[in-house]
Amino acid sequence: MAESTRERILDAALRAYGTDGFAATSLDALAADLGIRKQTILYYFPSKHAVFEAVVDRAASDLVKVFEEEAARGIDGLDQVEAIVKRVFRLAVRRPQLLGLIREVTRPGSLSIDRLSAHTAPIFDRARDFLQREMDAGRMRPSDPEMLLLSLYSTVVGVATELEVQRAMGISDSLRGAVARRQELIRFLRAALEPV
Amino acid sequence: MAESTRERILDAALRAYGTDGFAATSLDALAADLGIRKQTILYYFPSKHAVFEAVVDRAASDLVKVFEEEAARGIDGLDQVEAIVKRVFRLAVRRPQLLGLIREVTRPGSLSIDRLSAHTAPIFDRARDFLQREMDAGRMRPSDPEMLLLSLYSTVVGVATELEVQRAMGISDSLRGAVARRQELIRFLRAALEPV
DNA sequence: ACTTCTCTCTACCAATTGGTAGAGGACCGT
DNA sequence: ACGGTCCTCTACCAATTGGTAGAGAGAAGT
Repeated sequence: MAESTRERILDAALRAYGTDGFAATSLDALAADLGIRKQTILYYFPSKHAVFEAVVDRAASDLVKVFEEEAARGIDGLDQVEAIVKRVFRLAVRRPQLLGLIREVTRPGSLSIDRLSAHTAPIFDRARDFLQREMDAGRMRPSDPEMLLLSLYSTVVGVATELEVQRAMGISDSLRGAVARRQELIRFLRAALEPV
Repeated sequence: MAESTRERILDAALRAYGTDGFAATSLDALAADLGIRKQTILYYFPSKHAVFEAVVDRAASDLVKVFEEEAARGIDGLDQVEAIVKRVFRLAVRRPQLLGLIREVTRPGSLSIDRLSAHTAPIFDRARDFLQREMDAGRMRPSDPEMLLLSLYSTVVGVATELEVQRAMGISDSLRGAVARRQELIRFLRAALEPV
């Protein structure tokens, strides 16, 4: 069976919101992209903002699922970090708008930030505990795990999503470029995290 | 003398565009914030987008000036990196919307990215050369300077601007929090960059 | 007194915005 | 054949959007 209308709307909305942003994407534009009328969108969702929230919910579960799967494998130390970074990167290459949406939600003026946090809080907690454990075990350079987590988050999301900055720096944005970026990022993170 | 109307418009526009974004800020809202009519704004700037470009230009020069000043002092190695990070952080604390605007311009769907690059390209080049020089001199872990620059950029801008993510992680966003964040960031970067 | 220039305003506009009301078709079980 | 539910549509709306035209106030120069 073909994809349901509701799913198609969410797909198109993720693309649009993750690229141009929420405010810059009208319901009419979204509908035109799908070849339907905006009233059809408003049949499935009570308002424009409700579409956004549904997109955020779905994107958040997708991300959380990736983390859960990777954490379930129970790898140790920097290999665990590397495995997660690789998966986030794969996600970012396949669906760049997904992390773009996260950036949209986490902007200062945004609503729905609480909606996202509700999903991600558990994995943040788990990540913090993981870092603390690894430090205690001497497999990672000791530091404040919360701050370290923030640095890791910023670095990974930035390198994965800042395509325009890369263009401005003259870095290739081909698939091969993405692999090179990932490799360099992992080396960077390993150097930052390795115990002395 | 009081600040000119034109400057006041640019100030308010930076605040609004850097927080809520370009699309989400109407000329009417901007004018209301200033206690004037939007036609006054359109007297100084031919269009809404022209306001944005002027804001980008000013923000870019401010940023470039910071780098020029810091680079002119000719410090070596990681101390130079630390000095620049500190200054960027000071800027981010005093005028958070400035880096917020950069994030807005560098989003995938954005126009005006070329306008920003035109300003920043020289300092990117200089930064790349600096990293290369330091690596050659053995004062920095060798790696691809372009990729390293991207990692550095992502980490610094992320840690400085992702206030909502920090809130979601439960990190304090007080001034003291900013200092702690900066310290941890610098330790993180030093660890990542130090030669083996 | 005169014009000229600078600035901010009122008045207005066509287009687009998110959203409502409700018609009508397709498919369902009865 | 019939009522009901699901879905997509046309028609419409008030509010807001970016932008135009031009009036009028004030200061400055002549």
